[in-house]
Amino acid sequence: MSEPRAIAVQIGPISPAAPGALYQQIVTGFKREIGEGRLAGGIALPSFRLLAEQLLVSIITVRRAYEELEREGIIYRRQGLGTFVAADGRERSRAAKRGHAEALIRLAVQEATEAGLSPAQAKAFVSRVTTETLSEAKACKAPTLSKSAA
Amino acid sequence: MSEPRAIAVQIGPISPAAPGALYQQIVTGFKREIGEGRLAGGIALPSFRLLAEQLLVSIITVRRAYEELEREGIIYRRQGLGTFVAADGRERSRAAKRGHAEALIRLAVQEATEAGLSPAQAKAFVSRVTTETLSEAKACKAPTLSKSAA
DNA sequence: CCAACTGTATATGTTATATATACACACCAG
DNA sequence: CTGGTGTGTATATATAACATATACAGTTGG
Repeated sequence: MSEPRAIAVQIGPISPAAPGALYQQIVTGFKREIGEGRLAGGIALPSFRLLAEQLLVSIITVRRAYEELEREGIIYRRQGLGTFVAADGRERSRAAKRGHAEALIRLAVQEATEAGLSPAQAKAFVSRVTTETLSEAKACKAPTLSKSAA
Repeated sequence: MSEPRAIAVQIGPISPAAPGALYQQIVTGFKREIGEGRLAGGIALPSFRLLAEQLLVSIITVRRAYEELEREGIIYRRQGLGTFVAADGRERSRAAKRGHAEALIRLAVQEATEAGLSPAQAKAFVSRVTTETLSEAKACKAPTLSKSAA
């Protein structure tokens, strides 16, 4: 008997037009799924071929993404067996997201300062955009109450 | 008589190791200098060859950067004459910085949310990092009181 | 053992970046 | 007006990251 195997469609959408490399989009998607607990430790990720087929990318691109996730300790690979979420994958994924978020904020503050905003103005600007983004995100999840296919 | 010509050394440091393409680093540097008013409208930017020599990059890389800045309406080029800061270069530069900052914040908030933070926690996290960054930036400018060469 | 899955490795094409070199335009000294 | 020296401009070339196809190697279960 083996671990349950995750479905892949939740990772998308992956697109060459989207910002960032294809493999990076896959990495980001899995960090989200693992970080939010939808892929628990021990769960097997989709195989290279399956995910490649579903996302319309090559096997090597999937491999590249999995390599990156393994380098960060979020998943591990076993030849002939498959690829699995690490026991502490969720924590590591969340830590990576937090670190990334912090770096982005620091950049944003620097940009705001260089845009001519005073420290107080910069703080207000960041606060306003943050609140806006949070309320928009909430709005996107609320209307999902209509009946959908099982 | 011609417009004064700006010096280049303030743009750096430019490095292949730094994040982003070389030409992009140059773009960012000029947006900062123009946005903060140190390069006013009408001022001539350094020539391709001079800047290339000072930054240890090729002429084409400088050209690439200037093309990008012209596309955003921050500077304009005149063959045989030189490259100049646009009349509204400062405003456009600041607007670009603000837009960039806003995009970064939205990304950061999304990452923070996917890291498992609640909206309230995300807001607190953003606020804390913002304050930290601002105080660090202030600390870097204060100690510049020692005597320096004229 | 063999078939059918897994992940792995090598060679190749495409694109973005960075470069060197040669060219065209504008000003100014003579 | 003519040439020199400074501008920006254009073409062809090297390098690195990204993405791909194809062939290889390990694991499992009939």
